[in-house]
Amino acid sequence: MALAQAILTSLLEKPCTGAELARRFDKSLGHFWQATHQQIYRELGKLEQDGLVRAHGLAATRGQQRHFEVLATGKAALESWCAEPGEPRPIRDELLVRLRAAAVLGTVDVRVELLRHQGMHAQTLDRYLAIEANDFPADAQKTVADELQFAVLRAGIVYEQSWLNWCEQTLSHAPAIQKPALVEVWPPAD
Amino acid sequence: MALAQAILTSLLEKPCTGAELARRFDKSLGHFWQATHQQIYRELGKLEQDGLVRAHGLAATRGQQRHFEVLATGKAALESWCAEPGEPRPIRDELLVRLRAAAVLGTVDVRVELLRHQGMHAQTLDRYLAIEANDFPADAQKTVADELQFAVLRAGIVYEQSWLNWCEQTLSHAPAIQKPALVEVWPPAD
DNA sequence: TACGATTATGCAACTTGTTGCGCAAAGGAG
DNA sequence: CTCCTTTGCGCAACAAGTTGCATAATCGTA
Repeated sequence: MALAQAILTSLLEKPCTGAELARRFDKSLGHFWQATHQQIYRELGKLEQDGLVRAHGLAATRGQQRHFEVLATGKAALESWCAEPGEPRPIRDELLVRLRAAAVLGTVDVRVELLRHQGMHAQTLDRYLAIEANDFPADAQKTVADELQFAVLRAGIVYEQSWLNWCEQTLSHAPAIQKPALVEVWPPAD
Repeated sequence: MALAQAILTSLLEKPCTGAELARRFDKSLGHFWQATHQQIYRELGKLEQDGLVRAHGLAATRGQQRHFEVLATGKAALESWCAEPGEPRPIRDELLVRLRAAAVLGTVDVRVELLRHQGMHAQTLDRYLAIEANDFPADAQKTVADELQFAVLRAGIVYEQSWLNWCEQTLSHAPAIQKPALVEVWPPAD
């Protein structure tokens, strides 16, 4: 639901084509809101229909670049959405379902997967920390806009840190979780 | 994608009807994996078609209770899925899009929304902590299964704590974020 | 010029999750 | 018994996200 607003925000910063948007999403915005190019093109189509953005090169043929720009109505819509209340997303990580299943089954070693996740979260955290060091040095003066963008980055940082923390803690607290030497005999459930 | 596995897990613990499953999801499993009753019924249908679960009272008429039970193939499928590697979910919170938009717009006060989220995360954290105090007292002996279930709960706890932390930090670091006294004149974007 | 790779755009089909509604059985109140 | 509410089950439609493929321009190169 926030894809349209993310696109509007990005287009407000700088009007561009759909492909350029997709590329920008892969970089900055994509850290916390991913979108494929198909999603973006579809959403751009809706936004255009709703009169929130305008295509500059309005070629209806394929393969032709279409340059998009936010209209005043689009900016107003973004402003009004921005002030709306919203619900925070609960955790919804497959890994937790796997742990729950492993608890019931009792025959699966989850430590390998925990180590994998630990590594992935560490890698993502490093990426975020590199961005922080690069774009938000501690001694720099920050405008209000900088402060807000930094807050978004910090959300990513604390998110990854907390997962990392949890992985370590879980690995150390649960060293006994392992597959038994012999797999149990096929259980006749029916 | 993990809904089928979550259902299998819950059914393995105790066979039951779809409605009972939905109720259980609202309690334990629902803390980290939500599902409406429609999702659950649809998924149960697929699982039955695939021969992973069996309906006890196989009444095809509406309004009739159908009691579900995991078959051996279902347990095997769950075991094999459980050992598969998976990707961690990146953050994807609308609030971050709002902050990003606010940074670009410069006319929206985000502190109210930050306070709201702070309150909601605090509330969820309290729920989790109550469960911890109730089900996982520090001095109790834990089996491997207990340890795993506790790990799942701790994931929820650190998740909420990190958001809470971030809210506080953001609110204190960015006290200057506010709507200007006068809204700027309508900008002619076209 | 012709050919192939790249870039930009888009369609179609599918999965997952959400919302709103409808229908049937069960059980209590009048 | 009849009416009404609750409970269990399910359909239909939609929104959001993913995957695979198709088509048109563009550009370098043989």
